[in-house]
Amino acid sequence: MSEPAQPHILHADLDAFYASVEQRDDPQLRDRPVIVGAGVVLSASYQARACGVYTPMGVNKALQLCPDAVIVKPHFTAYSDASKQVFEIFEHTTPLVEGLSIDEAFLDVHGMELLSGSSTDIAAKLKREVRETVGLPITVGVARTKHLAKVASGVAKPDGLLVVPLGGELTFLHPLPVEHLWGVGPVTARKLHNHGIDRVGQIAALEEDALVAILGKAAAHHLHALANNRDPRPVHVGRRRRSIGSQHATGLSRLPSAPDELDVTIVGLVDRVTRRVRAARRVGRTVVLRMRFGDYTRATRSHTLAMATNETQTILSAIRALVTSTMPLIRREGLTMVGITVSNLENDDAFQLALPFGRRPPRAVDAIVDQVREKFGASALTRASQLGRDDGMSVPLLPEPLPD
DNA sequence: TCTGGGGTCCTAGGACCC
DNA sequence: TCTGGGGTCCTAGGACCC
Repeated sequence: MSEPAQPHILHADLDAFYASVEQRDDPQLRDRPVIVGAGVVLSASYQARACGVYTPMGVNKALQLCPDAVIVKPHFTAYSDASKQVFEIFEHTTPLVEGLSIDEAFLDVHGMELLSGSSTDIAAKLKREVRETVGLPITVGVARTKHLAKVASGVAKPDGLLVVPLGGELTFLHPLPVEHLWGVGPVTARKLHNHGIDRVGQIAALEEDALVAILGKAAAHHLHALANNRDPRPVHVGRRRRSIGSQHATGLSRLPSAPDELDVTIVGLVDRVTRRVRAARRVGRTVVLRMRFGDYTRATRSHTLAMATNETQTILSAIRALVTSTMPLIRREGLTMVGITVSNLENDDAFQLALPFGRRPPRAVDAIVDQVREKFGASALTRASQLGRDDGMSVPLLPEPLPD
């Protein structure tokens, strides 16, 4: 592959996504400070950010800073619909799209000059299409590497387009505060500041070993490469999720720690998560119980099963065992959040049986079962029995595995 | 700055196996 | 019975992202 003559990676990022959708859907909210919140700020319009509001600030605090702000409850289906529309525009711009979240993606437009013009033209057209078709502002950064494209969009926000020309990359990158690097959060930034390092250029000028002493091996290696604009990661189409989870937080108040009351919450979470795992046609092997306590400390407990599953009962049993063994800690500290995650996800390659159970005489079901066993073997039936129906509860097709 | 809900990746120790 | 090295898996915690 030849070296591109122009930067070819786009990072496209919708501006203040949730708040922008609300402003689009309610003309009265336009040009006003808008806060999408449910206890905490999920998204703040740029008018609200001007008062110093950001996520995940408490809504009360945000109202103190910004008394004129309008608080809106989130409308997740509207956000999901808007996201789908925007991603359709992405896919129609180039087949090489890597989604990062509901509101941002990388696009690789390498080799599209003849068809679509320069990457700057493509980015401008993309912005226009998103604005005209979906009615939302979007910022696009264009650069030779994913990391730099992401940094560029961050600098250009809101409603911006910033192209980092080939050869001008370090001139753009090095004066920026270290916080602009993708992967530098509050903890890493503080460590760097403690050593007098405030700008990206200072990281780049450092020997990697000196950085290792401050940040540890992996983080140092990673950030040293990024600061020198070394980022070979390609735009990766079709990345799959590695975990699916759900959690429930109560703010300042405590969740009930009586086992059967807590169990109601647990059952609800397991039901929600296993439905999503089944809908994604995945199975997971590791279940994780996540907790946050009254003093904001956290803990996790996990268990890895012998076989990947998406069956509600199996995952519920594993989670209940984790809860039981953690009960002393839970009682002592008081829970303010509980969550569960299914990870180690694999494809669910068991085939699906569409059996309209209730309408068929048992003998007809038996006949189908016999056919399946003949064709695919008894183990296929065992797996099929673990698949859930859409209503969420598993169907015991057979009470137990058939003998071989 | 007092923290929602969804994720990713890395580290480090211990168990276990060869 | 003692000893060593290498590799993988599991668990728990932590930093970071939107």
